[in-house]
Amino acid sequence: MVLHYSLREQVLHAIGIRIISGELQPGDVLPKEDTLSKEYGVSRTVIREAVKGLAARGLVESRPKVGTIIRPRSDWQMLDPAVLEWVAATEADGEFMFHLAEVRQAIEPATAELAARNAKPEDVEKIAAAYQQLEASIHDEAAWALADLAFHESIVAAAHNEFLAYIVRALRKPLQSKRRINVALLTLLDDSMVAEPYSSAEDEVLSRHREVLEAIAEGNEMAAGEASHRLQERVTTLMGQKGSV
Amino acid sequence: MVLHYSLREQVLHAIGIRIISGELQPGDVLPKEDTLSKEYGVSRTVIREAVKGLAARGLVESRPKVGTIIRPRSDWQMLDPAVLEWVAATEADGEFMFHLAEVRQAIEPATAELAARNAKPEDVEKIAAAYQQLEASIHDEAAWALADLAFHESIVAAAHNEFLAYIVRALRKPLQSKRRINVALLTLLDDSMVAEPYSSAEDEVLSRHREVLEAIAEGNEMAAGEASHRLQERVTTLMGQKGSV
DNA sequence: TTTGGTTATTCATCATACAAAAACCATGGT
DNA sequence: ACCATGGTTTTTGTATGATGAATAACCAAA
Repeated sequence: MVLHYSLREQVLHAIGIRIISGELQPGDVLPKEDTLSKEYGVSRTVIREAVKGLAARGLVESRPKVGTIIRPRSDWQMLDPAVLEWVAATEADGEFMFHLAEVRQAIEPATAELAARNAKPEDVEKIAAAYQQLEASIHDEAAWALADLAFHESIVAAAHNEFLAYIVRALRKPLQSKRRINVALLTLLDDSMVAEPYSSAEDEVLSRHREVLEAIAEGNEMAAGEASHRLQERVTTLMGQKGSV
Repeated sequence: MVLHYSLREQVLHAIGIRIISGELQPGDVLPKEDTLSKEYGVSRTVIREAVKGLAARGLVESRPKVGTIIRPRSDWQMLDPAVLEWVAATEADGEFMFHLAEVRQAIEPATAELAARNAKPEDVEKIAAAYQQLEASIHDEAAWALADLAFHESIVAAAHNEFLAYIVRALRKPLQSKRRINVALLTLLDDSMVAEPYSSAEDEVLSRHREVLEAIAEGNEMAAGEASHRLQERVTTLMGQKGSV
């Protein structure tokens, strides 16, 4: 299967990487449109539309006579999917994932708290349904991942705050690619190096999920936040045992 | 002074508003480029670059033959400055500010916690310096606003997490426009309707700031988070007394 | 040295043409 | 009647060349 990107997307990606990798630094000016046009072998139209894509993400700013300038890193739209991808691709160390995990650690408990405050009966029903799915698929890795997603998504929906929802979703994609790695490691190493039996660990994660559900159903904000925090801690610990990041 | 927007920006804004206001709904297709071109009286080039701006923000997706389709709200880049502006402009109720405030309530204490964990000596120095400014400008509204900004910004920097920093900065602009309104109300109504004397209220806010500073300097994460939370509560309460939102 | 106008450069916009992709439709076979 | 197939049409994608507008830099005059 060949994914085909438009010329515009290819150029956008190429220049985006050049900026985020640090090859082009804030304050620097991009080569002028005519030059880029020749450099990438595409029309000036394509260059312009690509640069507009960079501008929309806060990476650059164009002005007549002066050119297109790289904006300071503080102006970049760090949660934009494209920017995240470029940052992920150019960060050599594990800082990227680590920082994202820190944000999630702050956001998820807050989301659970809000869900406890704002959830309507039908919201709680959906969370409960997702939890049932979770219970049912405790030994089916693929089904578990799906149910886990549904569980967290239903909590986000119950919080009734689209900005929190946006942040959670923005974090999800890059973070779950890490999760896949960890699940793979988990499967590979099996129980041998794990302090506690795998199934009991899974059971514990499940009970953490239930605590979150119950706290939200009761409308107990503080308990929901704490339960969510413990759930995250548990998952992180399980992953940490395998030595990944 | 007349701020002049490029044609591209004007069209981008116009269509952006049409989408976010709900006039054009997810799943709908935008009129084709030729039509839009005539509709807005600009060249197809301008239309295309504007649509690319919408696409970069996750509002639409273009495909040959089928046209440009409005994407589901869950795909929108809600923290993008332009999107925030459009949402703010079209939300009739106060939900917008309220939801942003909820996010800040989650993010700021987390940022303070991280600052307590990660701050280097020079970071603490900067926070302390900003606090001194705050103390010095307790009766100068303009100076206070500036020092307050520096104080929070120095904490964000001390957290050493550019994603949290991004979120905090994204929230700042829309939220502080609200703050201006409240400061204005505060000044207008003076002390008459306020439960406690203005100056003592200011003193208390100042001491809340100091608590945050001290906790971070000590590297006490939990205390920093709680102090930051109390600080926010205090400010919110002060504003609430004036009956605004 | 300062001021004010001039020039040159770069992005902004326009108009037109053609290419590519994909939904649509008509046609022919089963 | 239905389905596969291939051409038709529509819409976005890309290319090109010309002109407009903004402004940084330069230069000349006071």
